[in-house]
Amino acid sequence: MTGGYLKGRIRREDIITAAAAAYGELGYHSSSLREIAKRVGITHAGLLYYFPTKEALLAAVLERRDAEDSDREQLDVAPGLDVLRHFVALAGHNVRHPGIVDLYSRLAAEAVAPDHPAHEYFVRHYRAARASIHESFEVLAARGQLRDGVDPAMAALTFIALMDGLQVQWLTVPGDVDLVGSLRFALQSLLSVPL
Amino acid sequence: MTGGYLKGRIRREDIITAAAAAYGELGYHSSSLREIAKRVGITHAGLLYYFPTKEALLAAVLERRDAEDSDREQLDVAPGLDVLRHFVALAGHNVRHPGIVDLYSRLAAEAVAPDHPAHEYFVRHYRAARASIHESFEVLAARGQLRDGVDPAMAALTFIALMDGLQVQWLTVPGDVDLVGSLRFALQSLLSVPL
DNA sequence: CCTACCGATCGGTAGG
DNA sequence: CCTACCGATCGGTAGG
Repeated sequence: MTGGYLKGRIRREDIITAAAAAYGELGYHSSSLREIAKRVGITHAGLLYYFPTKEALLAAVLERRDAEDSDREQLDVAPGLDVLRHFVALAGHNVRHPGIVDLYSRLAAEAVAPDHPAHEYFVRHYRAARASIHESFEVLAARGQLRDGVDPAMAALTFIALMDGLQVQWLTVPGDVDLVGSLRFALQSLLSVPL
Repeated sequence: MTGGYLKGRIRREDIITAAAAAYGELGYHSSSLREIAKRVGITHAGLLYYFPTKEALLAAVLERRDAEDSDREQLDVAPGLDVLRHFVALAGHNVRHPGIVDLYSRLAAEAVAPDHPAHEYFVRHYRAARASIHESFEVLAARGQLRDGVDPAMAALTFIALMDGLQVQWLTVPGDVDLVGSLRFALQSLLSVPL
């Protein structure tokens, strides 16, 4: 008798997928429950049977993104050059999955507002990303693989900012931006060894 | 009898100012005409007497920003190190005027959507900014002021992306980001001479 | 510039 | 899960 539960779980996943796509295309505020429900083939009242409020659905989308990220980092790389290569590879993955970039960029921009329901999520996200990359740059510095005068903390901060900025520019003028090449270039200019 | 015209022009300016602030805080789509009108002390129907549609008001906001930028570049700097210093100074200015950063970041993110009314504006904006900075990096390269292996085109693209990304991160976690210091750091890592 | 209005859309609820 | 509904809000118009 778990059939009902299974079907419900699948439906929930479908709704989260549709919501993530809508948030990427339209932003969170402009994605109505009716629009998301239509993509799944139900009514907006039906959607509210699975997620009690609009914010609860957003929370579910962010939770799934975190879970996916955790999965990917399970095969976790030791701090150092490999982490940087990992991020370049991630950029390559993103180029083939623009929906992920859309979702992240649109939400990040909306969420600068302190009262946006995803604000705290992004505050945590930035801190975690910065800490992780900072650690790698510290390791590189200790090994003498960083160019002279490169401060690990600054390098981490600017590296993340660069990724985010490149993504927005790439979404706006796709033909003008080589996401992977630019990232590799910027990274290389911080290192004293080939990436 | 130009009094009437003058009052109208001042009113128009006030509306544009209020709209720019609202766009920065709420984004374009979430800034209702009623909200903007209230900040000016009129009704939304009164606002529509000055600007016939919501999009016309957005266009006016963008036009004024361009005009202000042109003014600032009137005292125009020759391509080279001075242009880079100019951008660092601009970042310093922005830190003291977060409203400008808000407006720009929020609109840029919304406008990745091709059907956003500010989309074409940002396409042009990115191209122009890139061309201008590219030129400076070319000049620096010719003078041997660029580090070995630094490609002027890539440097221009990543420099703009970095500024944009830093701004979003600064808006989200202001205490964690040194806008000016980070920019100076990133710039210095591209140069073979002190900035 | 305002009052008064329009049709459309929104998130959420009742009740099944 | 749906139908039917609610109050609120939206951009825009009529008519002055």
